[in-house]
Amino acid sequence: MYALADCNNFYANCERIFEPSLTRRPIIVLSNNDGCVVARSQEAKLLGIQMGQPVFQCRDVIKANNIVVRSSNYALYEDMSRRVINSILHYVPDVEIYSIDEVFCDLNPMAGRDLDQLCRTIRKSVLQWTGVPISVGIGPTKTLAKLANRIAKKGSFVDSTYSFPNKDEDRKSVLSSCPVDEVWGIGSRWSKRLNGIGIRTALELSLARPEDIRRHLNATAMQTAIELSGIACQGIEDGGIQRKTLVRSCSFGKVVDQWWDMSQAIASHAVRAAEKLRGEGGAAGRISVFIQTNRFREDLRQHNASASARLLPSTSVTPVIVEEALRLGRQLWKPNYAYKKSGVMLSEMTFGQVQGSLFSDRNSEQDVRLMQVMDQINMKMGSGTLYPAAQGVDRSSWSMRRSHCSPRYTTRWEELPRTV
DNA sequence: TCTGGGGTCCTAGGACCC
DNA sequence: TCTGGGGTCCTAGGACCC
Repeated sequence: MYALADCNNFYANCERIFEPSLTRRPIIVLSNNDGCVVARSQEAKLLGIQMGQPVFQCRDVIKANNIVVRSSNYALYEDMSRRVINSILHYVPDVEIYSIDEVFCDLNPMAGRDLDQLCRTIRKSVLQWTGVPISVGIGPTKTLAKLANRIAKKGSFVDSTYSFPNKDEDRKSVLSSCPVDEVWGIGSRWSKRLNGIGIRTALELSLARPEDIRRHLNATAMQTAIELSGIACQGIEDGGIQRKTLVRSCSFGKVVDQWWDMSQAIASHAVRAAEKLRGEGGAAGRISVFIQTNRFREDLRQHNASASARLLPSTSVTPVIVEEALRLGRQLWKPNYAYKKSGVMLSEMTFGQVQGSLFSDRNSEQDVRLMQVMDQINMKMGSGTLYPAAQGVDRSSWSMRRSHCSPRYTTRWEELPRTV
């Protein structure tokens, strides 16, 4: 048995915890650059604000309903996420952190216990210890736990916890009332294709011949269909899984048409990516850089390009990665285009021991020590205290807009919440 | 005027090998 | 008229997720 614990309207509720006056008010949280709506409180959902909607399209609704608008504050959300996970770990040791607001729990070691009761206790404790409300779905496979979670969120169940039924007729009735596009792993394209072959509900998908699903879609969809029928194909993936790619990218607050600005942005992405990778103990064997113009401006000339290069030896050393990123970026850059976005991707990772190189002219021991000092200073004094000059000092001409950001209540001393 | 960022997996097709 | 069989590796693109 598996449980999926999912935070309700996570970003919106994080904003509320430290600002109780926002309780019951409609809240939306915006993407980087304050561009799109990426999270909504229940009240905002009821007002018809859509996920992913560009914010300029709902200006009128926001104004008319006095909706609270926040820029995304990942320093806060990530720290709250960590607290929620730690609270769950208090009860269940085997978990898989699926996203910033979702955790799968392996309940198999708890066989024989009242799982419903256990999950309700977890829910209460998380709320009490962190202030974050969660919903819990329980099922014999991860796909069914996910579906149960969806039902828990919709209905009014005790402590927002719902267990997928055992009895065959109940099971069938739940599955038949679930449209196939609400199944985890079936998106809009695939649900259209499934509709085309007469499959409209989760029940119909669970009864289909697996080979047919594989033929019409692919092996992943086949697995989803099998999981719907109650046979588990995927277990809990513990923390041993190591990432394969790492991307840092951002669209610009203003149009960028000078290499000087673009180079600072690329260097900044490279710095952030390298820092993140070092934090995970990894090294990258390949780096890619991409630059893009604004795809929505059909009236402007478009230029989207990317380039990549091997890193030999694999590395997470900031100066090496910045230098290579700038070299690639310079190759891509063309004057007289209005650029909107750039990014750096690291891939072909190794973790632990890194293969050295006979031909490198860098002193790797010195590099490691330099990075340690830099990371320690930035950890202690705040990130960005020490940074390469290539990032630039005045970044106002390209950095993102964040006009409505709440304080980093839990990770900065000077931004602690105050009581009167 | 304004339109996010960060991931995973699978498949088909091309290039190459003997 | 007729043009093999079997394999690996890489990449781009498409689908999905939050």
